[in-house]
Amino acid sequence: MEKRRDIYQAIADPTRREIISLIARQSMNLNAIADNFDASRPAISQHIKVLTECGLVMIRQQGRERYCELKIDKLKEVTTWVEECRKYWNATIDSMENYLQELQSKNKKHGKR
Amino acid sequence: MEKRRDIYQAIADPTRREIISLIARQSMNLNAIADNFDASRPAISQHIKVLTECGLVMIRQQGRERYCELKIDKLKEVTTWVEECRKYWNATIDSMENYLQELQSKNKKHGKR
DNA sequence: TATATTTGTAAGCAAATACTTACACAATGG
DNA sequence: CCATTGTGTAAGTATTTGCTTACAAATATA
Repeated sequence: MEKRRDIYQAIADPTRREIISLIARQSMNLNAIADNFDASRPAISQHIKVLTECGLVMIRQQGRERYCELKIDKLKEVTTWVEECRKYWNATIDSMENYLQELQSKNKKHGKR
Repeated sequence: MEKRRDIYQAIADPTRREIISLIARQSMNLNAIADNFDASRPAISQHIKVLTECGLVMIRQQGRERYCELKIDKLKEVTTWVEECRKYWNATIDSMENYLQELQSKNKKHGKR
């Protein structure tokens, strides 16, 4: 569980998505979260670590408990990317025009390697 | 490169996100896509396979070329999930109320394992 | 103070991922 | 028909991932 730490990789795991859904409703401490899953407590702890490291979750220590708060705005990064794609997509006015562009590109060469 | 095939795992890889961005602008055949990356042609082919298998890309055969078309609506699944999370989040009226709910939950027990 | 609770983290491991090179094969074009 | 082009796929490999068990440490409580 090393290296890459971005939001996309964070939400790729179904367990982590469930954790996000859970703490979206209400901040919870680690054991309370782990109670909702079959995986061991350390496994959940590691998932929380991933979420924390990419800024999706913030820990608020309270005595010996650590409450996990979802930083919902971090998810905006994802929707922004999707909207960006959709914007480009819409720029190709309709599929017929799109088709014509392809015919044009067929006449171009691409040499690689 | 096996097993899990969902949209979240598909967009977790940065190269695949770039591919999606590319073909959002215009459908391209595989070699044209591969020209945009340092990775080998088979590597890109495998990425395309992942994208196809989760419904993000549709292949349109044209002679010996295979045009990759982005199925943009498939990305809606992601934004829907994010919006769902945000909805729950908004349900917790403000952070003070959220804080009080946590204090309550502290008094509940959870026993696991 | 002794004990229980809440959590982090290391070590070990099986599976998944992402690449590469090599080879196969169908469609095109001379 | 033969060489070229566009692409799929297998085999091999180094990393990354996700999980488990075991142990450490800090806070709370009887």
